[in-house]
Amino acid sequence: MLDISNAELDVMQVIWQQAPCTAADVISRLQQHKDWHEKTVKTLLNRLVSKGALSYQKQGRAYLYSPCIAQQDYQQQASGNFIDRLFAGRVAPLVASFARKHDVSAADLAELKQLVADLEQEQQEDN
Amino acid sequence: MLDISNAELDVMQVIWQQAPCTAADVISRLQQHKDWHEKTVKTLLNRLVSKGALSYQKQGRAYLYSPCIAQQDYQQQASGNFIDRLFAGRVAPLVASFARKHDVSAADLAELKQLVADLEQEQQEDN
DNA sequence: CATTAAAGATTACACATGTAATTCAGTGGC
DNA sequence: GCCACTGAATTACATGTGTAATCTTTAATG
Repeated sequence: MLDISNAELDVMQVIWQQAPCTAADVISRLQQHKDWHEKTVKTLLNRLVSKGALSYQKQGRAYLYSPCIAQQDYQQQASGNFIDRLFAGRVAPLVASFARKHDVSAADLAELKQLVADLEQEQQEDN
Repeated sequence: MLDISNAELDVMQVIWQQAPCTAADVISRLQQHKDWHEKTVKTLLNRLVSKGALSYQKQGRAYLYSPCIAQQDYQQQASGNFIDRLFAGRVAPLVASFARKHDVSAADLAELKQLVADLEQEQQEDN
């Protein structure tokens, strides 16, 4: 199972945001919020390629990187693992725990409500 | 911020389940689901004490370990971090992502629905 | 065409983590 | 009182991770 570290995840995020892109591209977009040396980002790009999280295509002197895994797929995998480990596979306690400490925005709440409704619908159909 | 690794978390789980308890206790309860050497568990206990996740009290020759952080508190912290990193701090997309791949049990769904209702209630009171 | 600058590849190094083995110290049994 | 056993403390060692620096190659420039 693809395991992406924290620092690596920051790199993946900008690539997911817009791909394909060059290393220079990633570096400049990352510098908006992180304070990383150019070499650091290159190392992370290399590691992500080794891990099979990124692929690239030569474009002249530089490389064009693309994700090998979709953001949604990774989010799904990671959420599953997280919820299994910390909440015995149940999602409701996670939401409860999160809400106890953090504010849930109105938009978030509305979306959640809709989701619950949809899931109920599905469940009825299954019967 | 208290950072507990995966292996360490398994140890914390059994201690949260029932504390205080001795190392022998933890070892035997862990052997139900993990295949770890006794020495491994002791190492993890030591690291958790160093990190300030566990404290102990001498009881004769052995130690009685207790958590320094409540399971709920840790869950809250970890959930917050996770959701911030993977879902930009929004909980609904996490639930959506999770539900797309895993089954949400009826109980879980009901709990979720209740939660949403409660949160809506709170939000109205805030106005 | 020789030189420099820039891209990627390789190497570095300290700390974390998984997984133990070895050492030390105290307690109970003979 | 000495020895063995058991629990804790220390040490071990490979791999992962954060954070770069150095080396190598190649393309552009004078």
